[in-house]
Amino acid sequence: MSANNTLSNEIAAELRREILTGHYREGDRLASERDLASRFGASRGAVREALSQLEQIGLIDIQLGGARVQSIGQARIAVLGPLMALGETPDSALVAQFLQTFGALAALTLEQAVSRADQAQMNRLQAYVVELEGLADDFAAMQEKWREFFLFVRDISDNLVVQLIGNDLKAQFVDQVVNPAVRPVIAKPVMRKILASLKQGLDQKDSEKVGATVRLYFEELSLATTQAIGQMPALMRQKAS
Amino acid sequence: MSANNTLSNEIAAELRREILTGHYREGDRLASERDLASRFGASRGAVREALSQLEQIGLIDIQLGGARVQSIGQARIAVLGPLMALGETPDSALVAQFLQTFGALAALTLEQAVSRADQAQMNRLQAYVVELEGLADDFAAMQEKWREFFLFVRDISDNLVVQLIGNDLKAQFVDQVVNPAVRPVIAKPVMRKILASLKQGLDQKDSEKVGATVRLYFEELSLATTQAIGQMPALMRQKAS
DNA sequence: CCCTATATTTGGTCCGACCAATTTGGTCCG
DNA sequence: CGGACCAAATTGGTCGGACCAAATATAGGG
Repeated sequence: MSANNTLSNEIAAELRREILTGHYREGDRLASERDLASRFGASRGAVREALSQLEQIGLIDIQLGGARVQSIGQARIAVLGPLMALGETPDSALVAQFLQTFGALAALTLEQAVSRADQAQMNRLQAYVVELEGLADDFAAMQEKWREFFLFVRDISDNLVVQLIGNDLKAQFVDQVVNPAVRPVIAKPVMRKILASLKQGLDQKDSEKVGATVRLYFEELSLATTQAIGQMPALMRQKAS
Repeated sequence: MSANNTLSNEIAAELRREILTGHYREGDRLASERDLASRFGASRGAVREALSQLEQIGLIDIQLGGARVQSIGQARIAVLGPLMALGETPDSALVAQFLQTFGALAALTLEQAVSRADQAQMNRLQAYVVELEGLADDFAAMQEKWREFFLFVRDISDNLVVQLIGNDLKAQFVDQVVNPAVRPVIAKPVMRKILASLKQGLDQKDSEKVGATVRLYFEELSLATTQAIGQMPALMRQKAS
């Protein structure tokens, strides 16, 4: 299913799946490396590399006596992708949390970007908003434009911490959960209001205002996405018939 | 230096250090596993496990022709700890970004917590603020109380995404950069104002207000910490004499 | 100088082995 | 019966050598 070409990755994916679907309880000992090797028909080396992956994402704790399964709540971000990829339909609650989190970080970077941007950069930011206003009809184009906008914001803000978290989230969300079918729709008046507020905030170099606006945007996006996911099964059923 | 007991971890730490300190340029090929093995006097297996770690944190990209060094900007959160642990003095800019980011996420969770808290939980939240107000003199006790507060907030908000990011950040920040010498000081009037605003926001169940207050708190904390770090070298010099 | 065929290198995997630390199981004693 | 103690089996960490397929480097021919 979810596997890179290498065997150790496949083993890691399978064990990860088992853990995430509750085949083990917290604190349970995993089978020994030798047992796992024989179970998967693999060498101990391959199993060890797989277990090393699971340890790094905080799903297991490898010690001398054996590897123990840890609580998902103590894991690292890297489990989110596999976690969301479990079912055929993405967990809407998780996706909503994801977008809200992304929004909080995007708002932070924009605030910092506005605080430290020079005039040319401010002009470019404002130009982006104008471009966005012209794309209200084209969902895909607007999505792409937002992406460009936030990449530019990221460069201005120069916040490595948020950038790295963004890398992680992107790896979990964008790259793993490919759901081209989900097309969140934000009502045009709402979007218009958001963009107007954003433009106004930029004009005034009001970092607090642009931050609040971005948080609002992602809040709306989260709601719209949740709704879109809720309608997905119907579409898929229709498609299957 | 920075090493767990196992050999592969030591190798990983050393290679990580070399990459983070700029011994390679982006796209450079790392030495082959066999060469690295002979260089470190280790087996290929140990080297492979080390490289696997570096690949998972996004510092290198292992492919059939060889492993290539990637830009730090494309790495994962897990590089932050080692990155900050490079020098003896924490990079104040990075620490500031760290705290601001943490603040943005804490604000988000508190907003969500306030939105979904029942009466008993609201009471408990308000009780925390009262306790905090009584600890204005004791830095360590207040720190600990804040921690408790946000753990409680996290439980109420039930936001797995933020929780996992928090785990990651904690592993990078708290566990790696142990700096008991840094004691950020927030002026009492400011702190009093923050707590008052927080209490008021909770009374009104105003999620936006409590969020803004938390962001403000971490902004102040970030400033205070930056200042505290700036004064650290002097203290260390004094201590060394 | 470009293109192709060949030789070398490289990562992925396997096997068997050893070590030190832990876990386990049983035994003995109070 | 319960707890402390000891020996055997288990377990993770490491090593060395080996093989394969794919990718790279090299030499050769047009």
